[in-house]
Amino acid sequence: MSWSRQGGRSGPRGYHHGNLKEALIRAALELIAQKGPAGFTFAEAARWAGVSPAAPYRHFRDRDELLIDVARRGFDQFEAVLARAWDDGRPDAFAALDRMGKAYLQFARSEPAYYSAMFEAGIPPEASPELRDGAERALAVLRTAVERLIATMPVRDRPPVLMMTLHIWAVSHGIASLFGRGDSARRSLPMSPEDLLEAAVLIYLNGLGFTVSPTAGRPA
Amino acid sequence: MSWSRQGGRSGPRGYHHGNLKEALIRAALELIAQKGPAGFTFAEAARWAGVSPAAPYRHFRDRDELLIDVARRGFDQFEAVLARAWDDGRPDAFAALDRMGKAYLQFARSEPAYYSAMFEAGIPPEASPELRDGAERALAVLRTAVERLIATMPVRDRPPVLMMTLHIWAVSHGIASLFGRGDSARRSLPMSPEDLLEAAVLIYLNGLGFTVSPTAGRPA
DNA sequence: TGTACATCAGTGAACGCGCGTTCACTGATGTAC
DNA sequence: TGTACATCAGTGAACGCGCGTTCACTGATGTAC
Repeated sequence: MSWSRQGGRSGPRGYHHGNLKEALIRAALELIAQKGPAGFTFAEAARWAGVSPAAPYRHFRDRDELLIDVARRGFDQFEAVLARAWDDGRPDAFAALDRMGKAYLQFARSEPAYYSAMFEAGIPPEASPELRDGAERALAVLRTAVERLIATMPVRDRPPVLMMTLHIWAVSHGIASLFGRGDSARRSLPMSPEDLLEAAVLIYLNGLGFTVSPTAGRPA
Repeated sequence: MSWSRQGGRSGPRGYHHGNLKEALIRAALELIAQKGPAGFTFAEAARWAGVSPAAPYRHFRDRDELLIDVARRGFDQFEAVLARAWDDGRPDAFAALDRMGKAYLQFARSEPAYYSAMFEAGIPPEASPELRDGAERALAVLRTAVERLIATMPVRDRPPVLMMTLHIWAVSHGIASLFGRGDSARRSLPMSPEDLLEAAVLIYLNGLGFTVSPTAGRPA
């Protein structure tokens, strides 16, 4: 299938595409998913969108600018997905954090192209302010959750928020990268990535002195 | 600088390179370190080695075969580095595991090209039996360490070896990927990747019920 | 020790290909009056 | 409501480039006798 001339219902069909910018983004996502962030070219994205190779230059300065835009959109969606899973900590912070972990892995699996662009394409966060902001906002969702968890502890036992945030992020990213997607998922594991992450976080929280309520799920 | 015709002391200098295979590997490492696994081409590796573009075909069927060989060598070195850090668990398993964590991060940092080829180039482990074996052997070093740690626990409290191995691997890889190298290391962190990893592992071990001896270092 | 010869590891020219990028252009759209 | 015109968003042809790969070749090396 091709995304050409699909600028919404009854979009214009003639000389003008009508929604080329979006179509190029979609093409890039498809190509990145197939061949990785490096295996996508401006020319091929144009072909996918059913447009001449010069057309993309009306919307992006170059290939990099398109990639950065993909990564930025990825962080936006990532933030939304995490925030939805967190659901303001309902019914309790432990259950909500657990849900967020699953959402993290699910995002990496179902949106490999976004995930690649965000974390594996080698785009520095300084590439654009919007990109940096997007990444910050996504991380902030996790940090908020961690703050809420920490708030349940006696003051003198509380770990540093940022350290704990980075720990949870790192183990989530590690599991997603190593076991969560495509080929790597083929590794024979004793448990699903979701269970692996859940167990890791429970053990980690236990190690910090949290008493995890039973609604947070059971470690495998 | 160029690696051409450096086949050891007083290598042959004329028509034959003498050590082209090694020179191509070195060129690939240099190029991968500079531009990522995708930004390395057969032709450029040949140029680096001071040789015609057709020459590499005497040693590798194609670009992929070279990349796979780089990844395989990477796992071999990785195994050696981890095993050396582990040092058969001396003076005790906790201190040795801690050392291994630092060695893990150090490897990712000092050998970014190997690390990329091993984990980020998208080479499936089935690409070659040697590659698969190399990866297995590297992981086995970590598993052995974990087994030794677990053996210090009362039988009824012991966690599954493989689960614990994968947890430690995942958090190490997560920290290395997100914070350990090049650009990503620029993120402003409250602590070094080494300290971050050490703290994570200590908290995790604590969560499993380990009583960590003071020689294993202090969490930050 | 010398010679003939097989094998090995390179050369260098050539090819087709797809990419990135530019250019003058043109069809479509929207707006002022 | 109609018309003139500016602007926008495409076209398509062209370019130079580097890559991957093949090919007949040749210089260097090693070995049998």
